[in-house]
Amino acid sequence: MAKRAHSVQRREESLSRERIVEASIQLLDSSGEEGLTFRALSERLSTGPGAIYWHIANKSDLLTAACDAVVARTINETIVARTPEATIRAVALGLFDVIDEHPWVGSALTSVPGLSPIVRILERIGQQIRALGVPEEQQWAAVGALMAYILGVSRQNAANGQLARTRGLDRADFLDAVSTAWSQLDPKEYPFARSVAGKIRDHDDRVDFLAGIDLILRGIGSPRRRLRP
Amino acid sequence: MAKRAHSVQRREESLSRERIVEASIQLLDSSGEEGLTFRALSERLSTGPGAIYWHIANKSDLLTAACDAVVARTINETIVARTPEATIRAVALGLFDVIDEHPWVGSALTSVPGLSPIVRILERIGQQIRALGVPEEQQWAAVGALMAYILGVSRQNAANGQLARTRGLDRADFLDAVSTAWSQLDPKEYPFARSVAGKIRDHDDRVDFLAGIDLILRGIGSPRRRLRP
DNA sequence: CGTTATTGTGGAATGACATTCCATTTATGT
DNA sequence: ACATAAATGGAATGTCATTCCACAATAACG
Repeated sequence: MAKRAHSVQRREESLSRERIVEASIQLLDSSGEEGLTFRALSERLSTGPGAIYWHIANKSDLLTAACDAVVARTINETIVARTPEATIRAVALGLFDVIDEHPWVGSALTSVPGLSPIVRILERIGQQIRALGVPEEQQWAAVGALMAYILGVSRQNAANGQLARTRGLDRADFLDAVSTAWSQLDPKEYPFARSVAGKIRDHDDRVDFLAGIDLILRGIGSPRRRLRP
Repeated sequence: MAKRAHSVQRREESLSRERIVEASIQLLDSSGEEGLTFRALSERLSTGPGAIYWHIANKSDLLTAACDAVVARTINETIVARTPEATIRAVALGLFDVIDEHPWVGSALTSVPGLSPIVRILERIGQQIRALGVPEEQQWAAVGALMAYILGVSRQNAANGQLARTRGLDRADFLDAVSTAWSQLDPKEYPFARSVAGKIRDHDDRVDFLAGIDLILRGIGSPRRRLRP
C-alpha cells in the first residue's frame, strides 16, 4: 500500500501517514492515551475510520509511529556536552522531560523492542559509554542498566503525573497523600517506608533521577577508578 | 459494601473477593493480560458479571489485587541471605522471575504507585540499604535507583517474552531477528548498535540483569569505599 | 479525449469489551 | 413467619478497534 514511487500528492488536502501521525500526537498530548480513538482521529481529520486504515495498519502501529516521531526529535536535538558523562546526563534528562511532557511515550516504548526509538537511544548512550573507555565486554551491561533506569524511572514518573491529573490532585496533594499513607504504616513491618515518608513530600523528581544516573555512572567507572581522566 | 462484621459465609460455594482474585490470576497466567475479561471470569466462576461487581470496584481494582497477591507471596518467600547485597540480589532476582512468569504483573505495578505491592518491595530493599550503612540522606536515591532498575528491566524482559510468544517465535528466533536487524543498520549512524548486535544473540537476560544490579550496588558503595566490611 | 485500472475515501456494519441496571434469590435478625 | 439487607446473574448500554464495501478521484493507456 501507499506506493507513490514517482507520483505527487494525489489530492490537495489528502490524507497521509504524516498528517495522521501528527494529528495523533496532538490528540495524545491533549487528551492522553485514552483520547486517541479512531473516532476522534477521523473527526479531527474530517474523514472516516476506513480512510485512516488505508495508511496505517492498526492502532499499535499508529502509537509506535507517534512515539518514534517524538523520540527522534528529542534525541537529535539534545546538545552534545563536554564529557561523556555530561552527555549521558543530558540525554537522560532530555528523555525524562519528553516522557514527562508526553506520558504516552513511556508506555509505547515497551511494546516494540529492538526497533526504531529504542535503537536510537541505545546508540546515543552506547557511543558515550565507548568514549568513557569501558572495556568492550562490559559495554552491554552498562548501556543496558542505563537504559533500563532511564526508561523505567521516566515512565513511572509520567505515570504518577497522569494518575495525579486523573484524580484531580495537583502534585503537592498527591505527594502529601502518599506521604501520609506511608507514615501511617505499621512501624514494625514498615520501618523504612515510614522513615522516608517525610522525604517524599518535598523531593524533586528530576534531582532524584539524576542522582540515580550518577550512581550508575559511578558504578560503571568504579572498578577501574576511571570515571574522570 | 461487603460488610460481614460478624457473619460467616452466606452461601456454601459463594463468591468472594479471594475466589475472584484467584480465578483472575489463573486467567491472567493462562491467557495473558487480554485474557482477563469479565465474560471469561464469570464463566469460570459460573456467575454473571454483575455478581463480580458486587465484590470488586472495576477491572483496575481487580488487576491491582491480583498483582498484590502475587507480589506479596514472592516478597515474603524470598530467603534472607548472608549479606545485604546478597539479599538485595535475591529479592531482585525473585521479582525478575515472578514478572517473567506472570508478565501482567509488570504492567499492573505502574498503575497504583505508593500502594501495596510497591511499598512491600520498597521496604524490603530499604532495610537492606540501611544494613549496608548508607547514610540516611542517600538512602532514598539508592532505593529509588534499585527499584526503578529492577522493575524497569523485569518489565521490559517480560514484555519481550510476551511479544515473542504473540508472534509465535521462540526466544532464539526472536533474538536472532533483533540481532540481524541491528547488524543491518547504517554503520555510520549506528556503530554501537552494530557492535553489540552479535552479543544479543546468545546472552542470558538474568545474568545481564544481575550485572546491572551489581553495577548499581557498586555505585552505592563506591564513594565511601564501603561495599564490604 | 475517453476508457479502464489503481489508489484512496468515508460511512455503515460487526463483534468484543467494561460497566450499569434491576428483577430475583438467599440468608439473617426478629 | 416475615422483613430487611446482602448477593446474584442476566439483559441492556454505549464505546471501542477493526472490517467491509460502494463509491470517487486520479493516473495510465489507447
